[in-house]
Amino acid sequence: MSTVGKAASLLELFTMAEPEIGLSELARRAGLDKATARRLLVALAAHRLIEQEPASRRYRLGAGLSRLARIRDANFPFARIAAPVMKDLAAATGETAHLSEFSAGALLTVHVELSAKANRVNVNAGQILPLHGTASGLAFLAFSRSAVTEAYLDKPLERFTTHTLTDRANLADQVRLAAERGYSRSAQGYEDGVHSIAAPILGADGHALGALSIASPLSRVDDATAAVQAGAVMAAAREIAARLTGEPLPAP
Amino acid sequence: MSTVGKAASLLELFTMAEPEIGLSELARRAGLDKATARRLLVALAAHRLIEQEPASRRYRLGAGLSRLARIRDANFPFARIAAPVMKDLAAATGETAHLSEFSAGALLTVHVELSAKANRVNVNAGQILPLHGTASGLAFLAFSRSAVTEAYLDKPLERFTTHTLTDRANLADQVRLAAERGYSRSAQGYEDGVHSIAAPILGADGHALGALSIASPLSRVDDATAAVQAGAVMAAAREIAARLTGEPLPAP
DNA sequence: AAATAAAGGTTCACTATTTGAACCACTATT
DNA sequence: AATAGTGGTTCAAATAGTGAACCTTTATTT
Repeated sequence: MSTVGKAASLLELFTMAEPEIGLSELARRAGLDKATARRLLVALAAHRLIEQEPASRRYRLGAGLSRLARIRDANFPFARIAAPVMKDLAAATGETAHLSEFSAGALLTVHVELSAKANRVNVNAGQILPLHGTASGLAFLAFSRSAVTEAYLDKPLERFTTHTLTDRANLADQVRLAAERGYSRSAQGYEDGVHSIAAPILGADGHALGALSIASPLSRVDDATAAVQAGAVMAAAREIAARLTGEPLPAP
Repeated sequence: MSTVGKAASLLELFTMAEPEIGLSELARRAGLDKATARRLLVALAAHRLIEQEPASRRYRLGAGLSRLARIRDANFPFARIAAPVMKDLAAATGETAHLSEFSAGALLTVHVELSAKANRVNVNAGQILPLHGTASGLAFLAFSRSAVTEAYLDKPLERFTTHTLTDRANLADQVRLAAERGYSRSAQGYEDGVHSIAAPILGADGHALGALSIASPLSRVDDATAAVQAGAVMAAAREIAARLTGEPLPAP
């Protein structure tokens, strides 16, 4: 492994549960010699990626990481990180993929990858989606903090089509089902002739930040294609979440 | 320079203004060969510290940084980072140093380093300080967002001693003076017999997160010692801010 | 449409950086 | 006072890093 890789591995040893670690322990866990580990730590410390508690001499993650993360987070929002994954999803399913972010009580569409087919569902970036009546909304509600979900369920629910879920009990059932399955399904709840399957995008705390959805003309979807779409949309949503929150890569 | 140092230097080339950079440009600015720069970038990317935009092939900071910064920020609050600097400050001035953080409209004392002298000012961690009437509060107001400062000035101001500033115009003058000087001074505004000099702790956006203060028995302070304390408290406050926000170290 | 200049990326002989066993100095148990 | 654990240092040996020269692609200029 490269020296840089070893140094990065040292950083990855720190966790929420164990945010300070001594030299010997670090070397042992990283599988490095103590001298090597120390040299790497000193190099990292010179750039504030690591700092050492003066009293205990233990090491911890440095303030430089906060600074760099600020730069990243300010410049690479949701939509930009998700776009390449969504392009693949739209290509693989042949249908329109759209991503939405929770904001002020509703979902805001932040990115769309249109299907290549002539007969397709069109969604515009910037469009506001209600939490009931869209698959995206159901997926989001199913993985929100329960306080948020319940507050929403208690409000009156507007009807958009003859299929819109406006009954609290029915909606709660659908939310429960989505929470169980990991994805939601909705047909014509917001617009006639449109079928959608959606999965939540989960933040670092396990709650939904938004949702990813595949929208198809109703005529093109049966239960078998819906199952395929559900698998694809969940995998893509997990991938986007991983790219956002930076879960460490599985060992090679 | 060590390989790890070179890799860290690459990370430091990314800024708010320029969050994506191409390979040649990175190599040029870091003073590295293109082949070397790329090898380092690939190693960093393997740990999500860097990622590459598939379309433009330009590089940017990776999601792993967000994750590591979350771990750090969750575990090392203000008080812990500031403690060593405050210990030095208390030792150098011979007076009690206390640190406060803005929270819910007032300053909350989060750490105290007591003077070694028998005759000293005692402050307790957890103590709530009003924004008017303490040097810490003045320093904080002087470097808050103007909306916050003005909202506070418009509220009625409680009197604690005969010296408390309760007049809006007087208080506004003191705040303006503190903003000019970079530090604030207050005698007996909150407790009789206590003199304080404070400086703001500035966050990454340039606004105050809290304040650092030196409190002395009034009898021990004249203008000359106050000037010395002002210099020391401003330097310490800057040092704490740097340790919190991770400004890059000056080149060696 | 051909020519130029810049980009990203790759190769491989050379060499400088990294490595780790053995070493202190110190502290807490036994 | 003996033992076993820290954190930290040294230097000959070995490995990992380097960079000039190369290729391919893309954008700009003539």
